[in-house]
Parts: sequence; structure tokens; C-alpha cells
Amino acid sequence: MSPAKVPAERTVTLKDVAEHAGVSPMTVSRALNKPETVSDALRARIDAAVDALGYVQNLVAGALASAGSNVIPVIVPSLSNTVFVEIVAGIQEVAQTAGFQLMLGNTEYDLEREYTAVSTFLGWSPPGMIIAGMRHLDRTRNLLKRWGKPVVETMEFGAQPIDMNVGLSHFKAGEAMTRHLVERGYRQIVFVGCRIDADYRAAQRYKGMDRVLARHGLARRDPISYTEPSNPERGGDALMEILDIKPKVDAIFFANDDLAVGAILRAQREGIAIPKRIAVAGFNGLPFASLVTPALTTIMSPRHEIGRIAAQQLIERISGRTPARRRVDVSFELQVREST
Amino acid sequence: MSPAKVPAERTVTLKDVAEHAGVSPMTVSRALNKPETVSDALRARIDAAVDALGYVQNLVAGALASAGSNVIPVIVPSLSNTVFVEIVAGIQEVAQTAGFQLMLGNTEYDLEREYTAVSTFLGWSPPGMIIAGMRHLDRTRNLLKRWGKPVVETMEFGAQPIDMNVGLSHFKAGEAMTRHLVERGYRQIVFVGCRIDADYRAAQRYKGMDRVLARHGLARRDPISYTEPSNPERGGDALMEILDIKPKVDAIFFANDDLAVGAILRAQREGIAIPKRIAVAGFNGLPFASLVTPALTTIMSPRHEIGRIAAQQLIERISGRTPARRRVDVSFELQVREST
DNA sequence: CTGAAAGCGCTTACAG
DNA sequence: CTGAAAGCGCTTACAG
Repeated sequence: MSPAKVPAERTVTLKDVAEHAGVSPMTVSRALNKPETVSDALRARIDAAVDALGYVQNLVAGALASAGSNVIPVIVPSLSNTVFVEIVAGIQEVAQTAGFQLMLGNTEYDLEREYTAVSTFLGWSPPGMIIAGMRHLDRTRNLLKRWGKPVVETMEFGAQPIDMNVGLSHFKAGEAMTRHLVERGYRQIVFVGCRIDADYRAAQRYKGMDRVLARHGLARRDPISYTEPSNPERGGDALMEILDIKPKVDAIFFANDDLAVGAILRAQREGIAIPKRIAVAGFNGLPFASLVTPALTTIMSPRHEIGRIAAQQLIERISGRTPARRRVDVSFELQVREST
Repeated sequence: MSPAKVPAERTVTLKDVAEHAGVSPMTVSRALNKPETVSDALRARIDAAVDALGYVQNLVAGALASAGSNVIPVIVPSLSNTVFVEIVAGIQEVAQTAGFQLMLGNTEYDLEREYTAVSTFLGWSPPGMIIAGMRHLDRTRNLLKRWGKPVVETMEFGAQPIDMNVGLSHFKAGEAMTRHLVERGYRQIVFVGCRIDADYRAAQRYKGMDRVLARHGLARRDPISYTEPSNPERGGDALMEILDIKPKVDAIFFANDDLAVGAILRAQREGIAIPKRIAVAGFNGLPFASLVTPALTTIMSPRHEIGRIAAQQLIERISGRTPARRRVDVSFELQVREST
């Protein structure tokens, strides 16, 4: 029952290291943080003292004294959706290499929770912040603007960022896919997603689709939005429902590949011919999308790259440099495969 | 080019709030941190001052003064693998609700980087730590033991944890799946994974398999381990290679569902009959596993639950209570479907 | 190149 | 219930 642990010892501080090495704390601080400002011999003596005492730098004290930490808060609406995780992974890659730590906030698509997360994180005196999306409470925007430090909004490319912005135009993505479907000869196209009210980026893709349909004088339908979160099974169900209730529909543009791949897997099982009976398109570019039969036509969104660029931009600004562009419109790629 | 920002103002501190409310800083601190110790009227006055000044508590200063923060470091070997992300999501869920923040470290399966992450994180005076896996450098184990605060090792259930442990027995999981395959009549079974040397949990599943094969006097093969990271396409390639080079093999136990689903999708495309020509089994329980044709036999690992329990155990201990069990062996579930 | 002083913004522990 | 003092462990800014 009793934890198998050595009792906690008194914390070893800079001062202890200094005494052990026979110098002042200030010198130790310098040797640790700017090794080049100190002679080799001294640095070696101090490193030895650090090892001997098992000294661990107190980052909290450092952050307070220098009025800033190297922790970058990253706020996402969900961790269940791979898309956000991949952005976080991209950020991590760059940030960790540059010596920054990531603090993770999850809002569950709740803008009030987003506000709480932002204001809490501000209390850690971070040098900057990365936040998913461009739709926030006015309070949140104002707080961040008044804060005055670098902020990157990711995911979508949009107008009037708080500060910097790295993402793609979901409107254009919707247009691109729809143009492809129209060229292929599909005339009765429907958009299917989950919780499109909250997933406003999906709504933007729908709007892009609607614009193209209107321009071609084709039938414009309201999007179909299910109330549960996106999951592959729901994609299959949606396919069957549409076939049953709206038999004239000849193509489905799904809000994401989870749904679209789910629809293809169901079609396989039910013996429904895709794209002959009905075409299926997705969005994101999941690994499985190219492996199902028929392979899924989709749009590759560069999540990892968005994360990396966001982190790079932020770190540029933290380091006092000015990135070439405040707003970065990352490109997407239409992958035409067998399902359309 | 010039950022659209309000210039940064002087930081609003506790003292400012105190002056504004006409009380001492100490009283404001109490009103904020232990609202119940202060009269309603006073609390209202202080809340008003906080709002008026836009005060944000400086958590760094608080952490230094009280020699502890509410930041919990979470260290994982990868963010590209859903399994770890789901554990992080489970931890988040519990931790964020309880008022803790997560700091995220990614080791990329590198034990040296793990040590660096651990020792850096210690500098944030966290109240505890969650780390994936039970295989660490001796230095890392010692550092954590000497630190003396609560630590949870997750993913696998194993002997001699640093402190607490929540996970499942991968050895038993390997045994369970192999027993199933043997019962079904498969006799020439091979284990296929990627980077099994680094993914020692996969190696444990292999050992469980080997044990069962030995007990039944069946052919025991070395595992096949590819050098690239796990991805669905590799699963398909592996299937084709085995069919070609080891035609007698009648069942493949893949190290994870990504590989196994990839194999099934390839079999579909190539017209290979599963399980008739060769059976396929996986591990993890991905959403797509039940949707492919044939549906994949796999083992459901409760990643989310592991994360939640790990966070609960940690927070129990942080709060000074003693969890009922220091080691939690979460159960897994064999899902027999069509592919075996 | 090295050090003594002051201070970062809180909370702990002690008084009243 | 409220406050004055001391201190958390560093770094900044200034001397030497």
C-alpha cells in the first residue's frame, strides 16, 4: 500500500548549485541559459555541480522573473477528430524542436469554454497562442487583442484575423469539389454532414458548393445535417436513407472522409454500385480513402502543414521577427479517384 | 503590415484589483481562490473590480508562491497513432473538468527525449505526471522516484511501476486472440507488425501468441516486422507478400487494426477470399474495423477509459487521497467477426 | 567575465 | 473575517 518511493528531499536550487561550484547564483544562471557567455572550464564545473546535486531548473521562477514562459497554449475544439490532432502534431513538431512546450486546451466546440481556456492560459504568461478557428466570442477576440502578443488562428483561411491566420478556404474547397462533380455530369448533388451548425467550416464548403450549383443552374438542396457527431457508420446510414428517400440524387458530397468512407463500405456490403448508381465524394484525405473500393474522390487538406506553418509563424513573431505574410492561405488538392 | 492590435498595457495585478476594491491584496487572493471564506458583498465588490480592470490571475506567480502548479504533464511516444491520442483525450476530459491543465510531450519513441521531457516538465512544479509505457531509461525512473510525487504509467499493465499503473496486459491480449485463432482451426499463424523492436507492446502480444502456439504444439514463427511506421497500405502489402512467399500461412495476426483493415481492403480489391484463403485479425478496435467486408476480428482496447482512469488516480493522489488500487489492469474484449 | 541588489506577482503563515 | 511581512527561485539591470 505504501508507495515505493524515496522521500521527497528539499528542493535543490540555483543557490545550492552556486555554492557547490563556488560561484554566485547569477553565474550559474548564465552558464545554464547562455553557455557561450561563460568560460569552458567554469561551465564544466557548473555542469558537474548540476549533475552532482540533481538540479532541475525551476521554470516557474524563471518565467515569473523574466515575465514570460516558453509555453505555447494550443486550443482546439475536439480531440476526437483526427483533423485537429494532426494540426497539434504539426505544431508540436516545430515547437518542441524550438524549445517550446505545448499546453493543450479542448473546448468541445463550446465558445464559452474557449473563452475560459484562453483567459486561463493567459495567466501562464505565454509568449503567444495558437487557436483553432476564426469564430470566437467577442470577449475572446477582445481579450486576445488587448493582450497584444502573437496569436495564430488556424484551420480556415478567413478575413480579419485577430492577428495571424493559417488555413485553407473551405468555400473554395467546396467549389472545387462541386465543379468536379458537375463536370463529371452529376446533376442532383446533395451535401451531407453532421452538426453543420457547429461545424461552420463544413457549412462554408456547402456554401461553395451552392454557389457552383447556382452558377450552373442546377438543383440546389439544403444540406442534410445529422445531429450526432461524425462517424463512419452514420455515413453508411445516410447513403441508405438518401437512396431510399431521395432516389433522384446522383451524387453525395460528404462533409468529411469518415462519413464518405463509411458510405463506401456500406455500399460494398449492400452491393450498391458506386459511382454508377450514386457518386460519393469526401473531404480531408484520410489514409483509408485511397484504399477502399471504389477509391474515394476527396480533397486533401494539409493539416500537418497547417500546424507546422502556424508554429513557425508564431515563433518568428515571438523571436521578434516579422513573418512575410500575416495570413497564409494553404492550398488543398482535389484527388479524383474512382468514386465519382 | 502593422499588426491590428491595441498596444499592450501595463499588467493588471492583484494589487491593482485590491486598490480598486479598497481592500488588501490578500483579501482579493482569498476571494478569488476560496470564495466561501469571504462575505457575499465583498466578493461581489471584488468580482466587479476584476471585471472593470480585466484582471487575469498570474498563474506563474501563484505556482511559485505555493510551490506547485495545476499543470499535469502528459508524455506520449507519438501523436500520429490514434491510440495515444485517445488516451490523451480521456485524460483531458477528467483533468480539465477537475481544473487541471495538460502539458503535452511527444518523445517520438525516443527514450532520451523522454528523459529530457520529464526533467523539463519537472521544472514546472507539477503536482503529478502521466507517462505512456513502462519502459524508460534508468535515469528517468530514478528522477521520477526521487521526485516523489504521483506518477501514472499508462498503456500496458506491468510489474514494478514507478508509482501507479493503468493499462492492459498485452501478453494476455496476444494469448486471447491466438486461442481464438487456434480454436477456429488455423494452424499456420504469423504475427505481422511494424517496428516491433520499438513497439514493445506489440512484442508482448507476440509473446502471448507464441506461448499459446507452443502450448498447442503448433508451428512457431518469428514475427514479421517492417521498418516503416504502421500504415494501412503496408498491411495490404504484407498480405500480398505473405500469400506469395509463405503460401502455407493460414492466418495473420496484425499488430494493429490499421494494418489489418489495410489488408482487408487490399484483399477486396485483389479478390482474395478472407477468411477462406487466409484469416486476418487485428488489435485496437478502430471504427472502420466493424465496417469493412469481411468485418475484422479484433481486440477492443479501452484507450479512452485508460486515460480517464489514469487521470482519476492521479488526481486522487494529488488531492491527498489514496486510490483503492495502485495498479489497474483494465480489461480488453475479443470481438469475433467475419475475418477469422 | 562575474556579482549584489531589487523585484517578478503571487501565497503561506502568522497576527490582530 | 482581514492584513503586513516574508519569501517562493529565479532574472533583469546595473556595477565593478
